[in-house]
Amino acid sequence: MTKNTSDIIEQYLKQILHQSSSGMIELQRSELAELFQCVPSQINYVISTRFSIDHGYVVESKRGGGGYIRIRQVELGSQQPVILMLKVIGSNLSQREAEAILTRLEREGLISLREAVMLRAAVSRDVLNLDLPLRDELRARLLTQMLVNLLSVSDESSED
Amino acid sequence: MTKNTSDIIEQYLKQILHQSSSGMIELQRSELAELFQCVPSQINYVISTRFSIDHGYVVESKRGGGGYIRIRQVELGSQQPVILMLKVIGSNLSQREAEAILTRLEREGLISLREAVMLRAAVSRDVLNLDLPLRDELRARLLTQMLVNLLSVSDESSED
DNA sequence: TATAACATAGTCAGTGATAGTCAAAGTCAA
DNA sequence: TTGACTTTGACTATCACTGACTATGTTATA
Repeated sequence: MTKNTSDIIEQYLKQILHQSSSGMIELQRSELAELFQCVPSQINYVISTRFSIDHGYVVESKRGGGGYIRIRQVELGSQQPVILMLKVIGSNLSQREAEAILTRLEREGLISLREAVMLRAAVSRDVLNLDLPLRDELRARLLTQMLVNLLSVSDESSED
Repeated sequence: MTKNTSDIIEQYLKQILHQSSSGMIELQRSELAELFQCVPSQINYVISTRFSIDHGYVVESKRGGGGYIRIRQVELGSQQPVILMLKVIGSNLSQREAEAILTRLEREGLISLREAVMLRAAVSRDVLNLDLPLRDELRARLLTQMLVNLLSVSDESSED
């Protein structure tokens, strides 16, 4: 039952996140560190090990005066296929593989034509003109992060 | 939502700009500084970081007695936004500039929320983790190509 | 009219306030 | 003992804020 500090911080964050009506919490790193008597960087550790996208969380932050760390829980439900795609992508990705993924996402109606066109441009080797294997790594990061961020825009209509 | 002074000033200016029938506001730097209890030069900071031409604002000013700062919002319109954006982007682009452009395109309804979110991910320095100046060059190529392809697909209404 | 005095706004480099990274050291259970 | 996980802190990156100095107008005065 003796939990370590990271576990306790994790539990605390999940609790206040659960209580929050907006499904989002905003905190200050140093404040939280003070509260739990740890160094600020441990907050980063907790976030990266327990609040990753794999766990269903999206984390944003801002530095400087008035800075913050914002944690949001994203619903995976209907968009699950995208998550599966992310697993397929891994840490490096060829152009051919990328296009296969995009074709499939488009066919399944998970991305629009415009989005597909845009993503194809992003993964093309002409745009990403770095040497291998750097290029394939960058392509994987790019596609992953673009799709991950898409998850955080719940499938409501795409305009406000 | 602990906002800093610059965010508050930004919000204030956007509000009165939105309320203004002429689509233009005129203010006195020292007055505004007094209102928000900051030094006058912070007004310049707010303007340069949040009301740049990339953001779609034109700022004019006059010094001396009766001096002023005038802020106007300008629209890209639908004539040739792609061409205009390309000019703005150039061959290298900072993350800040990129985000300004995306904010503007979204505001003007030329890209959807979903598209904006993906584009923001693509231009983030975390995804594009190369050393400068390579990163800024890649960012420019990437955004250029994505926008060219995206904005060429004329049909904006791509609902899912 | 010329010019001095005054009234603005602009610039920039420095300081302060946050958050992020990374590798080394520590801890603990198998 | 070893390997995975946790904790730490020095160093870095980014954004916000400040104030001294500069530039450019207007107005009063000689």
